[in-house]
This record gives sequence, C-alpha cells and structure tokens, in this order.
Amino acid sequence: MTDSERGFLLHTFHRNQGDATTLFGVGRLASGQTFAFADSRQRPAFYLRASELDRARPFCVGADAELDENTGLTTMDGEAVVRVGLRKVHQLRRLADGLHENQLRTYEADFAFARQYLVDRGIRGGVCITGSWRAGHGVDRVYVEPQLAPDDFEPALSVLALDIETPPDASAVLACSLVLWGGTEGKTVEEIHLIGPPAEDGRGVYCHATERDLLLRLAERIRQLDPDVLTGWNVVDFDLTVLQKRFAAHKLPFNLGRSSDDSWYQESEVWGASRVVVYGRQVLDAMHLARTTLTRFDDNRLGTVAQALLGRGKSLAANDDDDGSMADVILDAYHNDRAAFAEYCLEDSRLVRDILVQEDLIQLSLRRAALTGLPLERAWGSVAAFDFLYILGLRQRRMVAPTNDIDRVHLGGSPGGLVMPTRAGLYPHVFVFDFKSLYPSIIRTFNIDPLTHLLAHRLARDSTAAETAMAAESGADYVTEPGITGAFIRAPNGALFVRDAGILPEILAGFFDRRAEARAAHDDLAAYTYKIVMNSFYGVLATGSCRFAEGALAGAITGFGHYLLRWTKALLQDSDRGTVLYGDTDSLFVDAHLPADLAPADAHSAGQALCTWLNEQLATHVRELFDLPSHLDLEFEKYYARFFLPPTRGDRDKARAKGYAGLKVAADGTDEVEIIGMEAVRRDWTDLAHEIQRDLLDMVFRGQSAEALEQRVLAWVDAMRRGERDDDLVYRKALRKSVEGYTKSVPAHVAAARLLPGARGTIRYVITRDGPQPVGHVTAPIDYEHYLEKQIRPIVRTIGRVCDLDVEVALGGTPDLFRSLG
DNA sequence: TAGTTACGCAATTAGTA
DNA sequence: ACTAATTGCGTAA
Repeated sequence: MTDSERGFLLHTFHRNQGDATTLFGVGRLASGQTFAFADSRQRPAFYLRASELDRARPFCVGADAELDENTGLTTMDGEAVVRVGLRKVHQLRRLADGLHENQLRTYEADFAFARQYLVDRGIRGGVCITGSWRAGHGVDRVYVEPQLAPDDFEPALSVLALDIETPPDASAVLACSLVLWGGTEGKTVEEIHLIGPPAEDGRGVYCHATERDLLLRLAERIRQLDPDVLTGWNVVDFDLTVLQKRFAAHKLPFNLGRSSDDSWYQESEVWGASRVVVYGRQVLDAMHLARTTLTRFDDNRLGTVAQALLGRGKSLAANDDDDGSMADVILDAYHNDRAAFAEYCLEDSRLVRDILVQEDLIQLSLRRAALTGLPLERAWGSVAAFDFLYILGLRQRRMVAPTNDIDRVHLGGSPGGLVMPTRAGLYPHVFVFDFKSLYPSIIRTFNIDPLTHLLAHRLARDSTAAETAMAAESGADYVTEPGITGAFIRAPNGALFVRDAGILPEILAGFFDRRAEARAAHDDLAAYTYKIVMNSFYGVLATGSCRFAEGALAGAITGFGHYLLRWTKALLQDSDRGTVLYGDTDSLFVDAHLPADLAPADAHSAGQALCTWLNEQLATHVRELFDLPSHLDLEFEKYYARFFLPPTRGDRDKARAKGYAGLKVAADGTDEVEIIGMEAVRRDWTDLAHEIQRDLLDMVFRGQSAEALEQRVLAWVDAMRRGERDDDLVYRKALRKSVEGYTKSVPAHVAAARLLPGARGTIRYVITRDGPQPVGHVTAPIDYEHYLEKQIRPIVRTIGRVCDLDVEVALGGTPDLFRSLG
C-alpha cells in the first residue's frame, strides 16, 4: 500500500545493520495511527575543506570512506567542502579524531546520525511521509525507505504519568499507578497495580501475587496503553531507574517501548540531564519541566508544587514533615489501609497530570520541539535549539557548520546588562519604560550574527578599512562610539557586521512576525514559545558550549544595550521630560515631574505619550547614525504612584540595585503593592519577614504615620514572642552541593541538613536556642531573639530610611533620643 | 544530550591586634 | 575583640 500521510517524529535513532547503518524513526500520524520507518540509503557523513583533501586522503582510504567532491557546499568563510561518507558511526568518529590529531579541520563531524539525517532534509519533527507500508508489531505502520518531507503537523500526544511506591530504601516496587490522557481519541485511564492478595478493591485496582508478576504486567500494560510520552515526578532519576533495577533483579526484559529493544537509563553528572531512552516514545520529567518553565516554588516536591498550582497537595500528607516520616505513613497505609494506599499512589499521578494539563506543559514542550527541531526530551536545551536552527539557516545558504571545538578560540567573558547607580528614597509618580525583547531586537536591528561578523572582519582585513578592523580586534577592552565604518555596522565594542541579512536576524524576524500573528489569533502559548526561544539566543552566544558563540557577538549585543539605555536616559534629561531614577539592562524608571494630584488615567496617557515620542526619537537616531530601520520597541510598562528605592546596608543614601517596591496604579485607578528583589520575595527570608515587609510598605505607600507603623511592628513582635507565628519562622535554602561538599564554611542550612539522613534539595529549618534545626526534627525552643534581630530589625530599618520610623521604639526597646539630631 | 552577567546580603572564616 | 575577605544563595534582567 502506498500513500502520503502527515505525521510527527517522536524518536529517531540509528542501529548497525550488516555493513550499513540504518536510521529509524518512530512517530504519530495525523490519523492517530503510530508509524515507524527504516532507512539504510544514507551513510553517516561529515565534511572536510577541499583545500585539505590531499592531506586527508590517506586517512580516508584506510577507513573505506566515500568522497563527494561536488557537494556545492562551503564553510562559513566560503571555502568548498568535500563530503566524507562512512558505513558506520564509530568509523566516522575514529576518522574524525584521527584528522583532528593531524590538525585537519572537519565540519559537522560531531552530529548524531539522526540529526544529520534531519538537517539534510530540513525536518523539525513534522513530516510528510510517502511510501509503501505494512502492519507492524509495536506500531501500526512500518515504512521502509519512504520519502520524507518537512511538514508543520503537530499531533495530539497521549501521555502516561506513572508513580511507583517503594520501601524507603527503594529495594522493591510495592505498587505503581498509571494515569493516561490526551491522544487523538482522548482516551483516559486511572489505575493502580500493587502486590498483595486479591481483595474487594474498587475499579482500576489490580493486585499481583509477586513483584515479578507486577513488573511483567506493568510493562505489558504500558505497551498496551501505548503512550507517546511517559512522565511522572522525578520519573527519570527515581521511578524509571528503580524499575530498571527491579526488572534486572528479576532478569526480566525492561521494555516499555515500541520496538523490541530494552529501555535504558543514561546517568549524567549535570543535574536534570539524565535521561531514559524508551524506544519510540519520549520521557519528560514533570519535575524538571515545572522547574524550567514555571514560577519558582519553595521547593521541588510534588506536594509543594501541586499545592501552589492546584491548591491541593498529597492525600496522606496531612503534615508537612520531612520525607522520612512520610515514608513511614505510606508504608503503614500499604500494610493496614489498602484503600488509602491505593488512593495515595494514584493521587500522585493525578497531580502530575493536573499540573501538566493546567499549565499546558506538554503542549508547550511540543511547540518548542516543533519550532527548534529538537526531540521533546531535549526541547528545553537552549544551545541545542540555537544549534539546530542556525545550522538549518546555514544549509539554506549552502554552508556547513564547524565541528564543535574546531576553529574555536577561547571564549572570554563579556559585560552583561547595565545597572544605573541611584539614590535611595521614596518617590511619587514614576513611569517604568521597558525595551521589549531588548537583546533579540538589537540582534535584529544591528544584524548581529556569527556570519555577518565573520564576513565583515574578513572584508575589512582585505580592504582600506583594515586599520579600523585591526583596532577592533586588538582587544576586548576597545570601546568606540557605535556607527558606520565603511560599509559595515560598528558596535560599541568595536565589532563590525556586514549589512546583508544574517541568519540569526532572519530567524528572529520570522519569529517576531509569527509571534505577532499568534498574538492576533490569541494563541498565547505560541506567542510565549517564540518569545522564550528568542530570548535564549543572547545567552547561547555568550557560552563556551555553543559552537557559534563569540565574545565579540555577546559584547556587541550588551554594548548596544548599554548605549541605548544611556542614550534614552540622556534624551529624557536633556529634553527636560523626566529624571531617570533607576535603570537595569532594558528598563528605565522615570520621574516625569508630574503634578502631585494627578489622576491615574492622566498619568497613563502622559506615560503613553512620552513612550511614543521616545520611540520616534529612537527610530530617527538609528536611521541617522546607522542608516538602519529600528526594530527596537520601548514600552510604557507601568505607572507607580509611589516608588521606593531601598538603601544599601552600608550607605543609607545609596540605593540597592535590583531591588525596589512601588504602588502600581492602573489607568482605572486599581492599585497593587509590587515588590521586586527585596526580602519579601526571597525564599531565604522567612514568611514572617515577607509579611511584615509587605505590610509596612503598604502602610508607607498609603501615607500612614510613623507612629502607626511603630505600633504595627510592636504587634508583630508581640505575636511572634507569644508563639503565634512559629509556622512562619521557617528558612528555606537549597543545598547546591552534597552535604560533604561544604568544606570552606558551614552555613546554617548545612548545619541543619547534617541533622537529617540523606539530606538534599531545599532544606527547611528554624533557628533554635541550640542553633539551626531542620523542620520535623526540632528539639530546642525557638530563638525569638534571633528572629527579632535577623528578620524583623533589618526589615524595619530599611523602611525607617524613608518614613522617620524609630526602629528602637518599633522593636520595643529604648527610644532613640538623638533621632532628630541624626 | 551545559543560556548569560550583575548584584546584595548574611554568615563564616581568616587575619590583625 | 575587632575588621576584612570569602563563601553561598537567591534574585533581576
């Protein structure tokens, strides 16, 4: 049977077959059927400079390499390349290594074969597949050597959340819950498998006599439910890892996939980079997904995140004790209350499903994968996304990419965003202007790109502009006024760029346009995806792990950022339209000298008018200085009727950077206290401190007297001393190393962690009269004086800077008799 | 199977008397 | 007993 179908590739991988290498792909068709294909027509290949072919030839002959000298492809600097094809991937790696040892440069020699296959065809996941097929075992259709073309199809993925329960030492699997949703047909399943005698349990509860029976049935059931995605909370580093070990202990094949191959776990030193390969499916860890995409949580436990997002936590977790005692509760339920245990286990998978569904994380990952051409599992990697997109752009220009670490000079650091120093104080009527997507818009406006940079400097070297180029290259510290040098665009760091559209600006232009379309169509998810992918590009250009990164490029971007922020500030002040109180990277906080009794609606129209004027001036400036159209976009972000810049600890006149608060007022007059970067939004300050700071700022913004504030603080202190706020005295701080790793100092959270067995992640502790003790293991009385001195006093002191509050009176001590003199 | 730099603060430890 | 330097964390953008 031959036909043409749209589909989406979920998993591609290769295998040695005979003396060839076969590429396999597994995915989901638009019809809802699953498919797989095999293709042995193409050899794993890399590229060599034509000029180095003679030197390389002896190595290639011995390796049984097939040479294609008419590729029509070049390196980024314009030299023709030769394609070197080999039978096996390991032969390719060995040959490439040999060439590198002999200082011969290779191109794209580090690509996984599957990636090479996709790059050659311009495929990013969506495909149109044409060819004959037959029915398969693990999939509905098997194609052999079909025709594949890029397509933009995105499937409705079916997802299976799983959660296993084990004894505390994870030495056995007691139970596993399965929750299925999504898919073309929208089939849903909720069930639990456990070890035990058959009982009169409810529907969806399956008892198995032994662990072996449980495991066998579980693998069978997963293959039968046939999800596209496997997920769960910490499913990679716990559930699937433990399952693999238990399958091995029983000498059972650990196959949860769509082929006859066992699934396997690949550990990684890097946190979150471990993965499990299940052939034909993707494994997405819900914990990592939630961590990388959503707002910060107190810690990464499922109960905490579920509580924050869904308003419900874990069913047996009535208390919030540490995991050790929780495990006992679970084990007790397993032995004594089968129904409660089943419910608990099932609820974990349901929570995962509800979080993923509510936050649309599967769809978001799919969007990102389809946009960047990466497998779902890797969809959140910034370097990988940049790499794939840029290489597709190179291929359109008939160019190949350097092998990673080839042609690579050491990447020095380059400056980041500009933070303007300011004075502490309380200010009325402040406008906040933000450059929207500043770095992407700079890249696009000034054509910042590896290729345009390389071309400019090559041309400049050969031309009369040589002196300027040499000066530009003479050192990272060389700073100049930006402008035009010959035919080139000159960045503030001296880097030059040709004017022909670069790959990166072109990618961004496409993304900007599609984001606008998505917005118009109210597709928030798509709009958001474009934005975060665009925003990751700058960071990638500044990291050594990206083959296209370069200090000059990162420095050009941030240099333009500094320039634009300073230029806008100068324009505001020179035109007498406003005083810039503070600015950070892409934002300006402006006192526009408004009358004291201004109505909110008038403030907003004034802010909007000023913003429009600034954008016009910016566009004119960019046109005059660079002869370029501006893609910069300054936005009137918000209006603070009151704005507070807190003092630094050392100097009461100097304002802190990256911390402020304001009374944000909308055009309709509704207001809201907003706190950025200050103690109230830091989780390593207690909830008590959070609440007091919020409370006091609210009072200050609403014009309450110093006496009223003093009274309020006294009330907080009294309540704390009476023991009414004990639950709000918990510090949360993450261990960023293993407990043994702290050799140079022992911070409080580490001291507390040492009182816990196997402590890791976020430590929750209180300060007692016996020092720091972890929540759940508190034996000594709480040290209220500590909290008074270390949590309440610093908060009150900061506020005291602007409202003549007497800190000593507020804290119930002696009044400062010399206040008026100080 | 690795986005970045800038910044402030608290606590601990090292250094000096 | 005091200050200075270092360590560690979380945050803004």
